[in-house]
Amino acid sequence: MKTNIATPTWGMPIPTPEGEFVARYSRTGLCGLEFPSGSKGRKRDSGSVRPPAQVRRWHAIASAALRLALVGQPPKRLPPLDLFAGTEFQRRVWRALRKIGWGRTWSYGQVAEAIRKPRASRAVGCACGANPIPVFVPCHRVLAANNGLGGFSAGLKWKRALLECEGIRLAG
DNA sequence: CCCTAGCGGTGCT
DNA sequence: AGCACCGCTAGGG
Repeated sequence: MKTNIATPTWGMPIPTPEGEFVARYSRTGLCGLEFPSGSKGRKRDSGSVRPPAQVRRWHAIASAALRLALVGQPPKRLPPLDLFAGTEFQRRVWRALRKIGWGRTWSYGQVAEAIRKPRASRAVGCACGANPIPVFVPCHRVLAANNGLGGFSAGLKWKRALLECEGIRLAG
């Protein structure tokens, strides 16, 4: 069951060589990361008030971390992650994802085992798809069991790119 | 390669 | 309550 209520968020752009990401912040931390939208994304709130100092600090950390990740280096620091939006199951999956080390991969089934729901691999895939903070919550490190790539909500192109950043080579 | 059955969570009626 | 999705998996042609 979903527990939390909608909280106001700030959306702030992160320009990168790969395009402009958008980070979203709640009052407890980074709560979302959006990939560059093909059509000149303007999802950030351009007209709204200046975010509080703490949000700006988090954003500086997140921006640096993302840019590092995109050039193949593990981020040194992350802002606090607000992963509260989601069901109990999804939160368990997202927490497990954060234990997958840089440059490593698990299968959906292994994630299912890690959260002690060994037969829920398919549901794990759905929870990965609902991950609000891709890259930092590394759902891209989860692959299908038979050397398959699995899916990726932002498109498999991005999944491949992120894996390549980490030096992960895919079978076939 | 293909197909099938079984699976668990989620979001609709 | 029921039902139709799914970023899955194992097993069998």
